[in-house]
Amino acid sequence: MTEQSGPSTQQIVEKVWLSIAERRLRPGVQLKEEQLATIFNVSRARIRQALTVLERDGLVTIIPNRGAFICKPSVEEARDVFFVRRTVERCVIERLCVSVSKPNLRRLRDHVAQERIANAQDITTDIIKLSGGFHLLLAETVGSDFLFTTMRDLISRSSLITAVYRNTNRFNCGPDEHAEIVEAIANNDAVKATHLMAHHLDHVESELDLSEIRDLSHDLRAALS
Amino acid sequence: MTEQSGPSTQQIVEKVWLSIAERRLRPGVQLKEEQLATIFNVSRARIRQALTVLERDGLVTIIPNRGAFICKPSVEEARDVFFVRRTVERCVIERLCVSVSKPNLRRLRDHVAQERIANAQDITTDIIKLSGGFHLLLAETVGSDFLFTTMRDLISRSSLITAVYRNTNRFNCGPDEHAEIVEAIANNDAVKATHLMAHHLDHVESELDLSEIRDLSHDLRAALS
DNA sequence: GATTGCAGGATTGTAGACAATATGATTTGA
DNA sequence: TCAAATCATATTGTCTACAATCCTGCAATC
Repeated sequence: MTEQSGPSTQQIVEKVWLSIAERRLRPGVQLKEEQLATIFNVSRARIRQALTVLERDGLVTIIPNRGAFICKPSVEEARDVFFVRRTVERCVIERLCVSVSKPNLRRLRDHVAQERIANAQDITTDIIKLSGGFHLLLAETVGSDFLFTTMRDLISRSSLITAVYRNTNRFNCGPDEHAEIVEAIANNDAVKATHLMAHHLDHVESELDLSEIRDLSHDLRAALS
Repeated sequence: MTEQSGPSTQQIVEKVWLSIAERRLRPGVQLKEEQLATIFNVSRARIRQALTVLERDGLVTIIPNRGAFICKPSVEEARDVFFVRRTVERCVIERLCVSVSKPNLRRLRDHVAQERIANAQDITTDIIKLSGGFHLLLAETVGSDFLFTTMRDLISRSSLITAVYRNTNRFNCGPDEHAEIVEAIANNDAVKATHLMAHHLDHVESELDLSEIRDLSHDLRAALS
């Protein structure tokens, strides 16, 4: 009788986010509210909350009276996101190199270590989460709420862009380049750190195939399982 | 019988936003859903939508099972917002100086002209809207969606900060400094334009009184009328 | 006298039902 | 045969009622 109240809004968001990043949900697919409500075993109200969050993160577009669709970022939008990332991440690095506490340095190194483990064991889900999580952790370490939320928005959009335009099967936002950046920060070497980050972003962007989007699958239930 | 369906979500958001900017709603005040629903003559559902938007804009904090409260930005948060604004607005200016179209230049000059009118007639509501709107228009003119939304978030937070910490009664984000910036952009003088913007932001921030927050009034209905 | 426990009231969170709107197929006319 | 209008279906938008949670005031007890 006492039905489990189902996943929270945040859990739904993460599930959809991951499904998009893993390419199980393709751009252009409509996320119908009742369908999602059935899949997640929650009411439509909670689904609508999750969809508004996903819209804010730039992963879906909500068209009034039409519904929510997974975004198809254009090539221009993709380049724009990376352009802004260069500016913002540079700002983050510069502030970190001025002063980074020992505990924060430890957190960064621990994170890179986790990335190495996920890569070694080839667990795609963890690789995706941790890869974006590194950049997010950098922003969090700065201590600026605004930079953190901005980076969060950038990362979620980058994940979608990578899912759409990535050419290879490997995720090249690997732990090695991250590790170098952390060590440059540890040495308070702002020049080196910013160069490494710029190179890292160039590298990630260069892996993208900026041709047209392929078509989409419709098996919602399987993609979200 | 056919009750007018009341203001839209966006209209509610703008009304609350303006009430905060005009200091008729003080930080810490709880925005009770039913109360707002009565005032705006809409259902609680729409109020909840508006509150989530206001939370995203950084104007209210929603505590689960507790309610929505107008944010009290700390001095650190205030300085942080202005720090990020320096970076982002500089980025905006640099991109604009590289290439700004004639129609966009015209829009900027028109906007400044409107600011002059509002200032001459001393219409506080318009002054507040247009003052932030100038910076928003700059970002929009760049053509980057992400920069635009980022600037939007920064401006709304700045409005709250200004409302809380502003010392004088005049709004010093006046049209004169804006006009100078536009002309520097028109001349593609990136160095001058970025300097003017930096000075402008210094000016705005210097007008803030970073002492403690005074206490708050509770007259919701009067504040929102 | 201070603290803890316990109702009573108020507020938010959720679900389900109904209304409004858009889509797509079908039919009708030129 | 094609175009335009119409109706049926499906989906979203909104409202109302109910459930869960939290704060407030009071009283009892140590």
